[in-house]
Amino acid sequence: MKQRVTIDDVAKAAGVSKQTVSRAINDKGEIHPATKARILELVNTMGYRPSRLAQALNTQRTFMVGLVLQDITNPFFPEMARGVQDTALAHDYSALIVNTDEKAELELGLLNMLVAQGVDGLITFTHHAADEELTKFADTFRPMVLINRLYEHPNVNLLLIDNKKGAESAVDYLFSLGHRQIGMLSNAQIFPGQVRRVQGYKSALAKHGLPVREEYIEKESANLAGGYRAATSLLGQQPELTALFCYNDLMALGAIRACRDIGRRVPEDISIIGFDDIQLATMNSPALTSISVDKYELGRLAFKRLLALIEDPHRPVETIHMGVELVIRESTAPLNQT
Amino acid sequence: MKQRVTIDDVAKAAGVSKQTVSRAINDKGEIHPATKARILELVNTMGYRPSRLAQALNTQRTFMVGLVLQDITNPFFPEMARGVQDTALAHDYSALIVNTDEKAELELGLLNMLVAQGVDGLITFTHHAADEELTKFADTFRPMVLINRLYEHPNVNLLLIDNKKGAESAVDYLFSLGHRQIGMLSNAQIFPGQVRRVQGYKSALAKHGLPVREEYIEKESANLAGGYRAATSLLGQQPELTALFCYNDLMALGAIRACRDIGRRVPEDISIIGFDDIQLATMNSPALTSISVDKYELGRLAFKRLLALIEDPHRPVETIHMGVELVIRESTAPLNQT
DNA sequence: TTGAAAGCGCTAACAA
DNA sequence: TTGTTAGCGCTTTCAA
Repeated sequence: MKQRVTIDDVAKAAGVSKQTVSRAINDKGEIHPATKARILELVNTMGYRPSRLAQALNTQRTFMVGLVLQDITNPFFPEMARGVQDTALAHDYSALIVNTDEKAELELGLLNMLVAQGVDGLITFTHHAADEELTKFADTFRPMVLINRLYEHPNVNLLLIDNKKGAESAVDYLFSLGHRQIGMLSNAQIFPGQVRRVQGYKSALAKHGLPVREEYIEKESANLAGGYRAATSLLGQQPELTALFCYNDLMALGAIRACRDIGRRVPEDISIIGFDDIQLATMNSPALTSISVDKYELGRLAFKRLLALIEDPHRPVETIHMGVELVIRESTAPLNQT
Repeated sequence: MKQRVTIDDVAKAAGVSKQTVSRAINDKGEIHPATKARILELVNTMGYRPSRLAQALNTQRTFMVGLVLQDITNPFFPEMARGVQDTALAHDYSALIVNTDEKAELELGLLNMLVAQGVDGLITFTHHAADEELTKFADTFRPMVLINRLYEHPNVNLLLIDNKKGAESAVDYLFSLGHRQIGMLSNAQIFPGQVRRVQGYKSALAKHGLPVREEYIEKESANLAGGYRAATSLLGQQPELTALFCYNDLMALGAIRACRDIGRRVPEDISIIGFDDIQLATMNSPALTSISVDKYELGRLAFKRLLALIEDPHRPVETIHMGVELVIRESTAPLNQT
């Protein structure tokens, strides 16, 4: 069985005090170069690794950040998580990833668990906890980056995806293709008024002088199966629709499959557009037209921002916006005039 | 700014020693029910949460396990990670997920980082570190569950997917459909002799009296783009192939897309079969025939096994096998006799 | 340039 | 049933 080698072991072996060893490994304080070299040598041969636990207990820094995600199963999140992780690792941090499974009850518990675990900061991408609960939490925990959620708190840094703009450009594009009956598959898990992708959809319709009809919006879980169900049901009730804007790519992919099963060709009979631009959308047949979000960059930015906040607790929070971009592929086509 | 409430604060407030508080929160040792109730009450109102850090330093238990994955971007891994996490959470553990990006150099470093972080155990699903390095590591760190890799060490518990059997049943099925020219898209990142999915492919061919031809095996990265490239290249050189068995679903999906782009219809002109049965494979057009692995269960089992090892350090390691199952969908069809 | 003492927040062992 | 004393492995004083 392994017996951890501690700083004392190294100190004894080097014939110095553990304080000196500490100085050597942390590059801190005055220390004779020769002594330092000798100690570093020993550290290597003995395979000594300082216990982060013990360090953390002193410094109150664990070099861990928490990453709270709503659904690690949606490829959007792993891509973003890599952005966080890679950046974190490059700064000698590690990330504790947890999944809320879109359950509000879990969210606060998980947050508190991460705090108990001693994380130095938190990145969250969820929208289930109520604002008041979040506030109660944020009041006692400072460095926190909230992604893709409108919320205000002096301790919470915002990182917002341009959802509304993205939704608008999706609808604009469909409109330019000649589509006039445009439906939307939305996310049932979010409080309706808060979905900026729906707001963008509505405002774009209005801008083009098209009526905004609630019966054109179908709400479901924002995943493959949800998209499948939503499309089946919506197209069953509103067969006149010639285009569908979907809350995310997973829903769009599910919708495309549903169309195939009910005999509607994509894009000949109906155009479908997603949001997120996950990798898989590229390889689908037809390849998915989508609103692209740079997920890796999103993760990178979130960590960078969090790190700044951790390193300087007095730095004020700010709101960062992340642009999006329409990527045209095969699932959209000009309106078929027949 | 928040000032952590410590056990001393609670003890003072309750007018007892911190030891008593410790007893109350940990349900350990004799304690008067009334005292306990009073303390617990205080714990609640004061919002006290024991520092896992401090606890860990004493007990040498962090209640964290490390989960080392090769590519969090492949949907296989998030699904499995959820199995690990959910189970871990249910046992009051949390999981530190890290991604090796299939880089051998990173793997050992990450492993050591997790150890420094104080994880109680390790679950790894990678195959890049050399056996000797792994051994050197395993010699000093005990509770470890290795998934899907053949390796022997008294400290390492194995959890093996029935790759060979799965590959065989894939080829058997293609054979039963009448296919005789069956190619394979394999994983270039693994040392060739070690790929049991290839071994199964070969042995099944041999069983049916078909020749095993190395030029029918194309090696590439085991992802969408790799599958796309591999299929394009293989079918370009060996146009007589009527079926493709792929290392995983991602490659299969890429291959299907490649077929579409070179004008080969799936499954009319060519049958394609994957491995893993990721969710997305269901919604693809055509839906993918695949060898199904219960990923969530795999994660659950891995954690359960690790926990047993953590709780009883003297428990001997064992090798667990995980079955697979052929799931027939739309990407395979009887050989087209023309 | 180095070392000794104290303490981070908690639990284990023993004593009362 | 409760409190006291140590100590986990490190860093932070402060003194030498």
